[in-house]
Amino acid sequence: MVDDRKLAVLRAIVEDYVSTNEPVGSKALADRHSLGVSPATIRNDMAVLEEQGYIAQPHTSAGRVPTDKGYRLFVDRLSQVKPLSAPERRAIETFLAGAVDIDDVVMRTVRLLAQLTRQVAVVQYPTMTNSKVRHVELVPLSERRLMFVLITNTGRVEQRVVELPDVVDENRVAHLRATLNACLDGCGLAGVPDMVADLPERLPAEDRPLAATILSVLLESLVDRHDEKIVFAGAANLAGADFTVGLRDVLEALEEQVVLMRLLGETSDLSALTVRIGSENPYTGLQGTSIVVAGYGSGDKQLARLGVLGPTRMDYPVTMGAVRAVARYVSQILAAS
Amino acid sequence: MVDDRKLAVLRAIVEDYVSTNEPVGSKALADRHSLGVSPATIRNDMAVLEEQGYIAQPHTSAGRVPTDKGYRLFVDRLSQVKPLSAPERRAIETFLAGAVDIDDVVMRTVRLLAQLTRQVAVVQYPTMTNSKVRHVELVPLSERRLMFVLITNTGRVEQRVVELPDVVDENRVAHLRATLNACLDGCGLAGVPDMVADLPERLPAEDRPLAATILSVLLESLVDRHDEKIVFAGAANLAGADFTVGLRDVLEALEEQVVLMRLLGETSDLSALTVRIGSENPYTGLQGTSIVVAGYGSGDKQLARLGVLGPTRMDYPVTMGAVRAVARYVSQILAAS
DNA sequence: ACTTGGCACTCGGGAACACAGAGTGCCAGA
DNA sequence: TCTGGCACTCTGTGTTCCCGAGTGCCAAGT
Repeated sequence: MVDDRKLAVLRAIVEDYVSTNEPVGSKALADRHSLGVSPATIRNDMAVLEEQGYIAQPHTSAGRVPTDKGYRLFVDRLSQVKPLSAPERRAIETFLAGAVDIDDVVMRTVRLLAQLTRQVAVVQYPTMTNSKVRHVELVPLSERRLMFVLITNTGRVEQRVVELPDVVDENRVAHLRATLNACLDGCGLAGVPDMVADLPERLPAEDRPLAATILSVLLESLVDRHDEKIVFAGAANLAGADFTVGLRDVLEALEEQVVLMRLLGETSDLSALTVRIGSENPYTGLQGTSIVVAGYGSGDKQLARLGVLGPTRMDYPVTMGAVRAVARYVSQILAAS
Repeated sequence: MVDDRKLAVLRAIVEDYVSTNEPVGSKALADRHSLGVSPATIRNDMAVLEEQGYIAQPHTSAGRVPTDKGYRLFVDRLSQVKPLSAPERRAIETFLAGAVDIDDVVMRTVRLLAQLTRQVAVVQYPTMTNSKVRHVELVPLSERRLMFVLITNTGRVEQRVVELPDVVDENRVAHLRATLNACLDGCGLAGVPDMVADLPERLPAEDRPLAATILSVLLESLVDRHDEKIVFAGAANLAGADFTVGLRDVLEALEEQVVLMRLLGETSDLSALTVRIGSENPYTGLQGTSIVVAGYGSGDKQLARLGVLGPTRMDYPVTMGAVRAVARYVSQILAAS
């Protein structure tokens, strides 16, 4: 029952509503788009579309507004991801290329994405679970304290201060460091617990308490950060767009790691763009907002996700294009480093 | 010309306005506070206070509202910092004590402060300039790349990936690492450039290119981070308070490191609380907001600053109490680690 | 079987208006 | 110097009214 013209009408409604932020009526539609039919015909189509739940009117005798279902159809079947312009691509490339470390990469990425889309950008730190141990370092800080540093091949650094049970001398530490590195080098983080399980037994008895202490910290640091850090930027862009739902809720959600986590995390397909629209969203405070998410990572392994969050009334083709492009460039940068 | 009763009136106006967010009139004042005089008398006093610029009326025949100058007088002479309650103190202590590393300390601090004051909290990372080198680590990543890690006594870790001019073997790296550590251990960061200036000359000729490369990265990492990182939390709290100035400007300022830097940085006295009210503020986007800043750091050395930002119409005694308390506890935590 | 023009109907939003209430300034008296 | 009284001046709110955009339906045309 959805013939081509009705779809064209829906597309026109979405496009007009996105650009004007006002309910769009049949006459305006006939004027702005060359649909080749009269307003009356459009009215009939709109009545059908409304009955099917793709559009709605805020009140009787006002124009129509797309529903979440309408946006969904638009995204799935009526729109094409819009590639970025050449200057934009160049700007992204040079901006990201200047990053000095992983923190810098993430920070630049999130800012870039926020500025590009004029919305709120969200970036998840590369997951450690998929990465490998590059080096373990033990740095004595004082007699009874040392710093434990774990460096991964994604450039991530985990650090912990460890309180030691006894005074230990430098040599033992050096020995343990060598043993740890020999044991773990190149090992995937997921495999670390297995690799170190029998380590204390392979050491001389006097080293075991030290080893046990450090290992417990090591293991703890692995699970601790299993819930990954997420940063956002561009909150100022929310101030312009007026939300149906309070913007306080949105800001709260943004500062709640757990919510963000679920937002980014619950996407089945990592290699493609995921769009979640309004009420499709798991979190009640984020009705009225949509998110566009893409996975990124070096090679074909997806390390983490990034995306933007904005009002359901957003320009999906452009936003999706920006997210996809940024995800690709970040992947490149990470692969190169 | 400011006798005691007029000051009492001003204090009452500030307190009432802060709690009700509505211009306060003479009658309401006489009712709510036992000033022992009639509304008419209060009116006279208010006329004087207005003439002197401490209060203003939004429009003719409305109640009075404190001006920035009025808040200033209130903060300087009419209010006392309000200590936190015992439960609050305990909550702070246990919450901060759970931090595992410096990132965690900062994150917990900023969230705590935001929740405590129900406003936007801002925390500057501990300055490296005042801290000392604890350890330098060079970790080979591949044949022509190594990771350079600098650990300070404040628990801060700086990392950079260094591209090497030639293939270098492990031994040279180890030697250079030892030399660097011998040279820099315990050295204040400010003194690092001097200490390493003649280092290449003291090395065998074949090590010099390597050393030069690494040193340039080392020096760069020092100046790079001289503008310190600042984080904030509690943006959602802005949504409640309605600003005279657009909240978009405030959000923008919060995401602009440079602005935050100046906001926290331009305080003369580090050991006491600094309050900057409304127009005293350097940044035009932040008219209508006040900030309360305190320095923190281990021992008597101030490492950095933290504070909260909110509408000029804030509860200064409580806010100041919270900021001061948190600054102290963070200092303790840092001193202990 | 669609499409189209016409037409009556509906509702939201803005303008005009009146009004109550809170607050002020001033003055005369204690 | 303080106080009560009084006239005045605002803002905010509620009411009413009207315009216009937009709709739904119907009958006529292709």
